[in-house]
Amino acid sequence: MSNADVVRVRIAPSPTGFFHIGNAKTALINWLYARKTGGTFILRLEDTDVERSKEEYAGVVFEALHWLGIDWDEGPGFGARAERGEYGPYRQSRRAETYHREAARLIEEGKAYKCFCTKEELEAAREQAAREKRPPRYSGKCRNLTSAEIAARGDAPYAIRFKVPEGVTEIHDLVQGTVRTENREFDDFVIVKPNGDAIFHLAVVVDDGLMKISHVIRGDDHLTNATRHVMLFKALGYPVPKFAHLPMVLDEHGKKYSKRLHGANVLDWREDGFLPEALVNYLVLLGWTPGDNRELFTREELIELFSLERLGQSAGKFDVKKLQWLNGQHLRRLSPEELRDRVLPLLEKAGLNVSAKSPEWLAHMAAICQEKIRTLNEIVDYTDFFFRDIETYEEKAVRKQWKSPGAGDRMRRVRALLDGTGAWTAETLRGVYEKEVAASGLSLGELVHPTRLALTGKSVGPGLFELAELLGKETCLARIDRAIQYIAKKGEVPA
RNA sequence: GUCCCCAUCGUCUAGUCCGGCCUAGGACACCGCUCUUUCAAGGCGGCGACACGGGUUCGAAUCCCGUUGGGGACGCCA
Repeated sequence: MSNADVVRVRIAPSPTGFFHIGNAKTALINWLYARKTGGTFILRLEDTDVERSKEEYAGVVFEALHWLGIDWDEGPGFGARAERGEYGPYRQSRRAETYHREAARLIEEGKAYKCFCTKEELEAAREQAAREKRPPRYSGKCRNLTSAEIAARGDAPYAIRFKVPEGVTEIHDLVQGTVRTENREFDDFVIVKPNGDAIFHLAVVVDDGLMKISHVIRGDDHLTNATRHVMLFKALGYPVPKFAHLPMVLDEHGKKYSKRLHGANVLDWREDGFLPEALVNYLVLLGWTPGDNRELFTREELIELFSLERLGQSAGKFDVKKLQWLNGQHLRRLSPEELRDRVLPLLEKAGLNVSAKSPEWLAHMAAICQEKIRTLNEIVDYTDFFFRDIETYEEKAVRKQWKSPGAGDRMRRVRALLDGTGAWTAETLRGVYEKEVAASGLSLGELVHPTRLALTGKSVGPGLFELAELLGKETCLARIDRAIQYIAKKGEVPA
């Protein structure tokens, strides 16, 4: 593989204490491409805006990426050593010198210039333009200052502006196709603030250039910026990387996915009991297909099948329903042990004492819920009765199962059946119930539902026989007794 | 306001590059039916789209132009 073929891709989030769902998609596509091609995936923190970047926020980025199962080869976040890779530092806040050096070089080469215009002047000009319905562009006032004029300013503060060259700039976007723009559509934009901080445009280009990024894969909100960036790449003498601008993730109404919306933060989905592999699967599907009709993928399959060519070019609305379905599918593919391990923290968080149960028992419990739940969080409602006594019975179910004449007798019959059951397994219990159905003329449901209510206090849950087996004979009988008392106390409606 | 990008069922999409195989396929959702101890899952079926208008062509979802709609950029934010 020649040097030109080496794939080096990156994501460059700004640590704001928040990892946006759109960032996650971008990260995923970059990562997939790197893993597919044997390339390098780089994490770089765009923390130049000191106001919004706090050190602990970097941890949020790491956490989100870890949760998604996206690992990076170069960048910060490698424990005590902090950074890994030969192109660091990987935080823009530590690259100020590099930006200054490159900006100075541009000035020397006549490709950038000092601008002494004040914030107020620029503000006024912008308002003026808005009033006259003109595009708000910098006038170029300081573009041709002579060295004498510059010297005359003394140590007045100045910004550095890029001198946009004449001509046309083309970008050959791998997703959007060729985009051709007249350079005159751009004004001379600022690349360094008067306080010395590099502006985003300079920083990304210098970083991407020096870090030898081969493909810039990012959201298509940067498509217009890409033209600016190409001009900068050329001015700085760096090879121009390939570009791929991905369509954005919109909310369910087709609007920009606002940070305020639940779900905008990747970790919201963890909170809601979704599996990272399901979210990953969903996010990839939002803008990519393998071409056949498959849509359920493991991480490995995704890497295997992924290609930049099959990326779509239109924005996609986020559809929670589909995510839920995918989540259910992935949930069912876990082993009982995996499911148990993922669900245990949730049970503990819900205040259930799981420590008394063996790992095997808990895996068994997970297994009988596996076909029933869609999200991890649902496990709590499906299993809480295993860990604590029943305090209340679901009201609606009580009306339906226990208010009819003969309900008490029926529960006494159930008690006798259970008491007489020898081998306490789901299978024998099922046999006992089926036999009773045949003998009594009742339907299975007429026996099962009241029993479920007595054992769990609810009308929904895992299969009755499976749950009864796990609950144990003793507990089951005690709960039936309690139900019989409950029914008696409330009084049956006489026939 | 200027420039840029996008446009197939409610949603995600296949098909578009290389026009005919498309009376437009799949999935989610929804609605029936079925299975069934609930829930869920499963099986079967149904509803449902080429944004609009012009061209080019024997023939257009596919190519061209325009309109409309959506998104983005135009910051001494990233």
